[in-house]
Amino acid sequence: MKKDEIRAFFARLKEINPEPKCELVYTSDYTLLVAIVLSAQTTDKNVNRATPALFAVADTPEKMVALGEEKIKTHIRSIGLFNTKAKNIVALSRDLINRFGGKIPTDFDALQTLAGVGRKTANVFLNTFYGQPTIGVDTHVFRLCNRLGLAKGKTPVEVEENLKKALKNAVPDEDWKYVGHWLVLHGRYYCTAKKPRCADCPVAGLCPVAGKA
DNA sequence: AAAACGGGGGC
DNA sequence: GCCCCAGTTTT
Repeated sequence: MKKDEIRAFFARLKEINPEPKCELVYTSDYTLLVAIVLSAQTTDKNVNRATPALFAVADTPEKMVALGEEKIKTHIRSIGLFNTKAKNIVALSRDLINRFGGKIPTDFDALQTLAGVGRKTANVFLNTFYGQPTIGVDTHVFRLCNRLGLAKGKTPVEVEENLKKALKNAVPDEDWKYVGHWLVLHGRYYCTAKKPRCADCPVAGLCPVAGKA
């Protein structure tokens, strides 16, 4: 896509949804990070069903470690991948206490040293909590960008980097904190993996594969 | 590069 | 019943 097409694309998404918010329930940087870790390979709705009760009991690293892996499992069992996630949350919380004074690091690389936090999670956290100019590339964003020709790449990392280049100077700075959500929501509701809803898609006119994906 | 983790929702 | 879900870690 050309720069003016990219501008038109995001302008249209903005028209539909001016200020999309992170749909995960959180009350602090810590609960946001935990919620994102829990959201791997599941949906926001699934995560939100479990986290309010969990965070009511443990909304800090100290309380989470005190709660313990087994109790955490009883809260998050319905989310899926719960054994791994319970273990990761405890390890992550312990690590925050031991290595970061109980505070969440704001450094991209430091974040990724925490259990259960990979590139995508670190990007989404920094973009959502601090509005930093970065995009977490998940399966929705990856599929959408490749189909649309917005930023092609064989791997999510390639798409992420091509996307940042494509968006530079094409999207106003104040919209950076929304573009990730715009892309994810559009991928989820219109540019779905199977049977994309091209007939209803607000930006089908800009898409090279509209109607034939 | 591929496998493992995993319950819930969509079709 | 089968496939996918705001992925990360281990093999």
